[in-house]
Amino acid sequence: MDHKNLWRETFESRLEVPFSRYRAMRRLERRALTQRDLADLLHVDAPAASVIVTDLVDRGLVTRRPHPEDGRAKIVEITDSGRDWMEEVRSLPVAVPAAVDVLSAAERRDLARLLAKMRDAGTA
Amino acid sequence: MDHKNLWRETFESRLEVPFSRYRAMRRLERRALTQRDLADLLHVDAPAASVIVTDLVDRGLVTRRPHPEDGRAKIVEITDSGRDWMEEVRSLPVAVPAAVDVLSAAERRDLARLLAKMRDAGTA
DNA sequence: TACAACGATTGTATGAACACAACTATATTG
DNA sequence: CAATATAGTTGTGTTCATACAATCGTTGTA
Repeated sequence: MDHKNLWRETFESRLEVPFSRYRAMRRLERRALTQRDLADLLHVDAPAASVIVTDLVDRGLVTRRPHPEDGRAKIVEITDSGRDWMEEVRSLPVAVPAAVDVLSAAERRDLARLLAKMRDAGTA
Repeated sequence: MDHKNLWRETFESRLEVPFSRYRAMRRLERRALTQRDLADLLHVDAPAASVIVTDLVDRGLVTRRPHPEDGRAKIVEITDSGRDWMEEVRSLPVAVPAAVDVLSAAERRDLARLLAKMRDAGTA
């Protein structure tokens, strides 16, 4: 956010991939989606989703194929490379925000637990 | 996040002020700074800081005056309007991320406490 | 079957956040 | 004092995230 948060910053500078692509990948690793559904989940319009998907296809992270029942729609699905890439992204060491220093070890554990719980439940 | 995170989004759409301006204001409400110091704190270069400060001056949120001892430097200080604006910004209702729903009431309280502790200690 | 709605694509435009270069004016220092 | 470093300004350019318009082909419907 810009600014950009630490994670996003780590991300773009280290992976050379715009953050919007990662947002899309997070959705796609859960399940294959039409571009329309992807657009809705990302809260962007269809053109934006189209651009993102084209980019991800070019990077080999997803495939785009016709929808078997609806000739207008395309199905976007993550590839093995895409899953590997997500692994890699997740393994990036991220700087811990300095603010965490004010917490005790126990508090830090609590915080980690709460955040993990939200993350794991997350549709987000 | 960006997307933009919820806070930032609320921010730019509701306040009509770029997020970078708010980042600068957060520093300036603590103490008056030279533009050089502001630039360093924000991790941007001098030109960027100059543009931000000019904008904040135009909005009446800060003043820029010559440094009494260093003829090159300018001191940027928050105005009363600036403080009022920060109040207003802070009073904006921000949508709670859906992920919080998975926490119990007690966990939510814990989370709030930990976050508040970090915020209040924060240089950030 | 005509026509409206919908999915996707391409093109255009805007705003934000930067970085860098070039320049002015002032400080500092050998 | 001359050379160099520093603070700030202005201008230019880039990248990313968006939105909107126009268009094409497919679907669903009156």
